[in-house]
Amino acid sequence: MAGRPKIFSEKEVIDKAIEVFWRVGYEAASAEELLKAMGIGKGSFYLAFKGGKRELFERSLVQFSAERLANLKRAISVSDNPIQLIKDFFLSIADTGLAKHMNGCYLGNAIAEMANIDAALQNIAINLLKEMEVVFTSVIRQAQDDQELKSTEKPDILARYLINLWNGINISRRMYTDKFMLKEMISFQLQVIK
Amino acid sequence: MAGRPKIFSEKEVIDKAIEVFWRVGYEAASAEELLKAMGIGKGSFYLAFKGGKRELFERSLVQFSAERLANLKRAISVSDNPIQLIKDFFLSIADTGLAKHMNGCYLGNAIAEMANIDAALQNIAINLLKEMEVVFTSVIRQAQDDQELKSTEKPDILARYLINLWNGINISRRMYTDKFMLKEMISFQLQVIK
DNA sequence: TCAATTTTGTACTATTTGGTACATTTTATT
DNA sequence: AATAAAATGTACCAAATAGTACAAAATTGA
Repeated sequence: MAGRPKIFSEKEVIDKAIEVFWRVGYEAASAEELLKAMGIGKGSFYLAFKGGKRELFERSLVQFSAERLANLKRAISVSDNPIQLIKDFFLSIADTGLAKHMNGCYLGNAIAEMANIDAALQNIAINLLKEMEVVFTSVIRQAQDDQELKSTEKPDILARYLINLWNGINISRRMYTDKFMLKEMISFQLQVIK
Repeated sequence: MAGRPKIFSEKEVIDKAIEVFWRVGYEAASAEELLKAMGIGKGSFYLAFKGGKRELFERSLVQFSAERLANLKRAISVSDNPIQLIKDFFLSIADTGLAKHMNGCYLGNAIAEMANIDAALQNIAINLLKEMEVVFTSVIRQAQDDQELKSTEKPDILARYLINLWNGINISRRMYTDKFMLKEMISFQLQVIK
């Protein structure tokens, strides 16, 4: 043990890499751009990420979704109206800026880009997004149990509806950047969850 | 005039190129793979497509959507129930094979991949997909005029709902490849168009 | 038939790619 | 202070990249 200490935190440099991958995608992200954004040299990088760019991307998918999912679960756990929280979560997409619109969903982008390129990586992204579906399912089931939801539709159907809405919005928001139009579209879709 | 004749049809080689771009995306499609699929050499290619890979992709977007859109319009024009035709159009997605699921939407993929990479190319894809929205809008408006639609929601809202459904499904179908589940999801979403 | 025109195939090139090798630096332990 | 361990920075590399140059081939029209 002992030895020269790392000058960087792996978590932090992965966050920097996420910014690049999210913006341009996996293939278009060059090692040069990634290293520059991460602020470390090749020696350090290939020591910490033996699998190179692919390992970096894989770990970025996991770290990204773990963080977001934890935030969502925390917000739900302290909310007195989790259904409304989820609705607001969707509606708030309309209020973000153009850059965010263009980035879309980190996992959805990976699911699209990795299809027919790297099935293992695609599967990781798929399973991470399905974790969001699980959260939706349980919130919906709970709300139905508490008779706070009119819809008697099965929770898993409604949850997949929300996932499909999520996937759609993250493409559509790149077509329709008008805030008002986006909000109108999202709230129209959310009428199903009533 | 005169001169040695082309041994290929530009339309046909673009169709071959579409197969490659659709499967792996723009960045991941190498010139080598494209030329092999198109069945022509570099000399012929760079003479016919002076803009190289980028021009090929741009023309492929236009050719692809022109063809699909013409098919859709023709089917609508000869249908005695255009709304049902559109519903079936969506539902039939569930019946396609795994490879088709993985490919997603040619335009949607371009909208996602070209964001922050090539705004001009992305815009072309966006405007082509909006042509589909225009078709949906007019079919819905006509159906409302004919009182064949219960919903009194504005046609453009409903059309954008369908575009968002389309965008969503083309990501979701890569997550949920089960035919039954997909059909269930799509028909649930189509209840809005009633 | 021959000249003009256009396409084709191949050889080549300059650049960029992700990745490796390794000497140097920096630390903890003894 | 010496040594072992680990991280770093740089120089390097082989492969793949998109694209170009150009001579040869195939056609039409004079």
